Amino acid sequence: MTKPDRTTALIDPLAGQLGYELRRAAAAMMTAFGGELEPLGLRPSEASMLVLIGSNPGRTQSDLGRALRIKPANMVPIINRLVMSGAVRREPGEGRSLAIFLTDDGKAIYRQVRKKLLRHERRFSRRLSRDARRRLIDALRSICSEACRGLDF
Amino acid sequence: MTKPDRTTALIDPLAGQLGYELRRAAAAMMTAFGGELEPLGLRPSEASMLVLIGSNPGRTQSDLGRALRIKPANMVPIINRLVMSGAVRREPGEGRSLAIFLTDDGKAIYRQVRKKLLRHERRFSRRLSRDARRRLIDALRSICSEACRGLDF
DNA sequence: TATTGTTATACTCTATAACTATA
DNA sequence: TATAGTTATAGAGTATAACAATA
Repeated sequence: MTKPDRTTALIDPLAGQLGYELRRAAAAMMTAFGGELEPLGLRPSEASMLVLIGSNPGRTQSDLGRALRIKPANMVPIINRLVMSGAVRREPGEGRSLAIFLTDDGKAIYRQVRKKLLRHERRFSRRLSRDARRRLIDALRSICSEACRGLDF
Repeated sequence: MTKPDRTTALIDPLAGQLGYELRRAAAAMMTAFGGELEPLGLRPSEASMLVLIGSNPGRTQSDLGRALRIKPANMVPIINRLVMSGAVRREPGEGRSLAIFLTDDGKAIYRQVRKKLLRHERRFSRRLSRDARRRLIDALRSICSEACRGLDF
């Protein structure tokens, strides 16, 4: 039996690592966003989709899914829940495709979500200068496109 | 029946949003990291824990969990799997606590994971200048600490 | 009693495979 | 046959509640 050290601070070899810090920051923002959405009864994925639909009424489910990199199989429950909540309606389109629209209720929720999103973004951008924010977004995009090199998306 | 528009590019109202771009970049890096770990039979959470243990041998399970913000209930299966794979062993410590160590096999895997982590970080930092990387990490930390304001961690 | 660990369970997002329906 | 949508299912991370064991 060895006595475990419980006084010395732990060494965190992950601190300062890009992937690690990125993951933690993203998780933190996501958790906060989820909390803000709770009163609306929406999950982050549903709220994102609602906003996308509001900006692109009448587009097909598969187009919407592609835009947010959500697989068709995972689009189904997202749209289903939005339909069941009365925010969205499906209309038959060409072929098997379904055109997605916001209902009047959905438009009201859409405006609420946009407002929450704005506040959320502002809260987390507050400490960043305009320039710093710009650079941060650029860096994030470059990371994203690096990951996508050689992949299908 | 309304004909869905399938020619015009979609408007992405989430593009340029901090939370959205952050989430995508983090998911991209995480997916890439998961792929690199596959040959080792480790999940990202297990690999992270292995690296933490290697840098802090003999610390308790709860200390390790706190360091990576992993809840005690979620630590159990992570350590279990590392033990079952032969990389880690538990030793009884003070009270109910368990001191965690790498086995000799675990030390070999640890070195492999560190190497993979280094390559991974380098790959995604390549396009960033030393300064840009520093600023990025700082921004990520400021986002993290903003989220943690008013919370327990 | 306070801390540590464990079990069970549920939620959210993601992924694949196999299927149906339509042009 | 190619595209769109659906179903079922599994994996990964995270969360809570309830419980056991130890000092």
